[in-house]
Amino acid sequence: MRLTTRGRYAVTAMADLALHGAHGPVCIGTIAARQGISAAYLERLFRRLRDQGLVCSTRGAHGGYELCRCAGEISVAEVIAAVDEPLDATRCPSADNDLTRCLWAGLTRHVQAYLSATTLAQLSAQRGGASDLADGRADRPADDPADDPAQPAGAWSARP
Amino acid sequence: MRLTTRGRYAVTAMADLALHGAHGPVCIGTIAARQGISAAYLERLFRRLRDQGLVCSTRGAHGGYELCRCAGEISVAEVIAAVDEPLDATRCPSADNDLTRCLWAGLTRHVQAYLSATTLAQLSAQRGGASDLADGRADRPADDPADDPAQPAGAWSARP
DNA sequence: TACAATTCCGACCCGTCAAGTAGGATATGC
DNA sequence: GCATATCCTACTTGACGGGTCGGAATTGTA
Repeated sequence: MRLTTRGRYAVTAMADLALHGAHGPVCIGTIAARQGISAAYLERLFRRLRDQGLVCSTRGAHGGYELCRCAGEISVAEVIAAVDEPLDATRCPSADNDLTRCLWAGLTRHVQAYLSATTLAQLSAQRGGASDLADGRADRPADDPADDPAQPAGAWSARP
Repeated sequence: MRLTTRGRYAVTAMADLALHGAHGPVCIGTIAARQGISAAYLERLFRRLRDQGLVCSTRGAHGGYELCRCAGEISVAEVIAAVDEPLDATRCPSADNDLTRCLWAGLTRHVQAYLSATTLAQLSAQRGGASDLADGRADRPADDPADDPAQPAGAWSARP
C-alpha cells in the first residue's frame, strides 16, 4: 500500500461524502470546492473509487457520487488501497539477509491495523472534536506518548 | 519525517554496524557488499549519519565508521530522521476544514512511536529469529491481527 | 427537442526527487 | 610512497505525483 496526498485527497473526499451524502448523490465540483481539491484531479480519483466498488455514480443532471456501503463499514485503509496502486511486490532486494525485514513488516502491519480500524463514519463524526482518533480505538491510548507534538499531519507513501 | 528506500538502507547499514562493528571501524565497502547496497550511495548516507552524530568516522587506511553511541541507545526513528529531510511543514493545504487532520496526526504519532521504540540492538539481536519485532515491544502483541500476510516489507515515505 | 449539468475517458504536461554514478581531494597506516 | 579509506561536489536518469485539457456519453428539465 502507499499513502500520499492522493490517498489523503481520497479519504477526505470520502469523509465529505459520508458527511453530506445522505440526501442523494453529491457532484465532484461540490466536494472539490468544499475540500479545496482540484476537481479534475478528484474526478480521476473517484474513477478508481468507483472501480473498486466504494462509491456508485449517477450520471446526468443532478448526478454525482454516493457511498456504496454504510460509512461505518468503509475503512480508511480500503479507500487508500483503492486509490493507490496495490504494490507490485517486485524489487524487494536482498531478501533474507536483510536485518530490517520484520521491522518493516511489523510497521506495515501496524499502519494497516490503524487505518483498517478507522472508518469514514468515525472521521465524519469527529468534525471539530479535539480528541485524537487513536484514543477511541482498540489500542492502548497511552502507549504512544506523542513525543513529537510539532509533527503535523502527513501524507504517507509506502512502496515495497 | 519520511521513509523510503533511503531510510531502509540507512537502518540496514546501521544494524550491520551494530552487528559487526564491535572490533574497530567498518568500511563502507564491506557494509555495502554485505547488505547489497551501492557503495557510493551508501557513502552519501553515512555522511548524513555522521553529521547527525550517529556514527563517527576514521579516515585513512583501516578506517571506517563506528556507532557513536551504544546500539541500544540508537532508535530506528533517529536513523531515519537523520538520513531524510526533517520535513518542511509547508504546503499543508486546507488547514482546519480537513476532516482527516487528526487521522494523519495519529498515524504519524503511531509510526513515530513504533520506530522510536525499536533500537539497533534489537535489530541486530534478531537475526534469524522468526518472531516479529512488535511482539517484544511495549505494545499489545495481539492488537494487530496481521490481516495482510502477503504484504512484504516496505519502504515508507512521509511528507507533511 | 434543445440545453445544461454531470459523469466518463484518454492523453498529455511538468516539476520534483530518489537512486545511482563519476571523479577527484584529503587523510592515514604500513 | 603507496594503498586504503573517508570526504566532497556535481551530474544523470527514470519514475511518478499532481494537475490539466478536451471531448464523448448520459440524463433531468424547460
